[in-house]
Amino acid sequence: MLQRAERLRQAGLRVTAPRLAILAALEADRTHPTAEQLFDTLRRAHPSLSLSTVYKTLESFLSTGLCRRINSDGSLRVDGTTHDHDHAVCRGCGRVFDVDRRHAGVTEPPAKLPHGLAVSGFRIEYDVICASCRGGGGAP
Amino acid sequence: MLQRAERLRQAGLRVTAPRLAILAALEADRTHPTAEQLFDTLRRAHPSLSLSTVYKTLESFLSTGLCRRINSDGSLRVDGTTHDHDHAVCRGCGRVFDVDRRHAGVTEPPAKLPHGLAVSGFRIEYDVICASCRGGGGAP
DNA sequence: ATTAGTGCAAAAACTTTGCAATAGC
DNA sequence: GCTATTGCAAAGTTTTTGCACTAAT
Repeated sequence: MLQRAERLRQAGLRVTAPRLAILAALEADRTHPTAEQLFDTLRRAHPSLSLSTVYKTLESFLSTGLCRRINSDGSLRVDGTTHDHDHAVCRGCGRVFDVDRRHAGVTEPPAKLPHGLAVSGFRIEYDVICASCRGGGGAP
Repeated sequence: MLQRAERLRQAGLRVTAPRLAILAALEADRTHPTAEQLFDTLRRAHPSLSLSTVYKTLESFLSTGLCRRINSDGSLRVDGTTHDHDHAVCRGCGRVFDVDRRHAGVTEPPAKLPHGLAVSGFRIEYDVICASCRGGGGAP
């Protein structure tokens, strides 16, 4: 894995403290946090960080491929892991779990789809009920 | 296909003018509209309809399975077709296209995933570039 | 020196809520 | 008649924007 500063440079972004912090948080936090959750986590160590910067930074990460967007609900949730994997969204509590791609039964998408759609990638979202929601409990 | 009124009754919902109108609009509009787009379409024929009612109605349709939620961006987008199919999201213009499930190469999800996740369904989202975006053009 | 990036505050966009009036059952 | 649903207006949430300041190259 490249150094974080180097990953930012390769993406054409300047290396700044907020970006390094957000990149580190995304690596450490595998719960697919929202912008606000990231902000709350980071503000302790970076009191001057603003939510606006988190949004702007995530936007630049998204557009340069440094992270992926997850759309399990209406909020901006991001996933710092860019390798192929899928997501399972619990219909009970809304939590998002990572699922290894090899559970999918497919590895390659069709290169083309009807209507002249050129495919560059795909992802699968599973509807699940997680163990704690099934076991009588509700949201965590 | 059942009559719309009957579908509402089967879902345990009262049959009202706004609901019939929204259900009809969802059948006719295969562009995966947002709540606001539906509202704009419907207000011509139903001047008294309010956006709030559209939201409330979509919520009731979603929770009774009369439509599905699509999360291609931050807005509430719905899909009136509930049979198994997937979506292709154009990275250029953001439009969402329907993709028949048989293009996927899988038909059944694994019944279980690690961490005790019980799977009830899945869907695939393809990253695509549509014909008009590829042909030099940008957003429509 | 240049210009991208930050942080603040204000605005915009989107969604939900409370409630009185209305309409379905 | 009882109760779900509607429509309005108001509030809540989330995201974007403008701009002066700061810091990376």
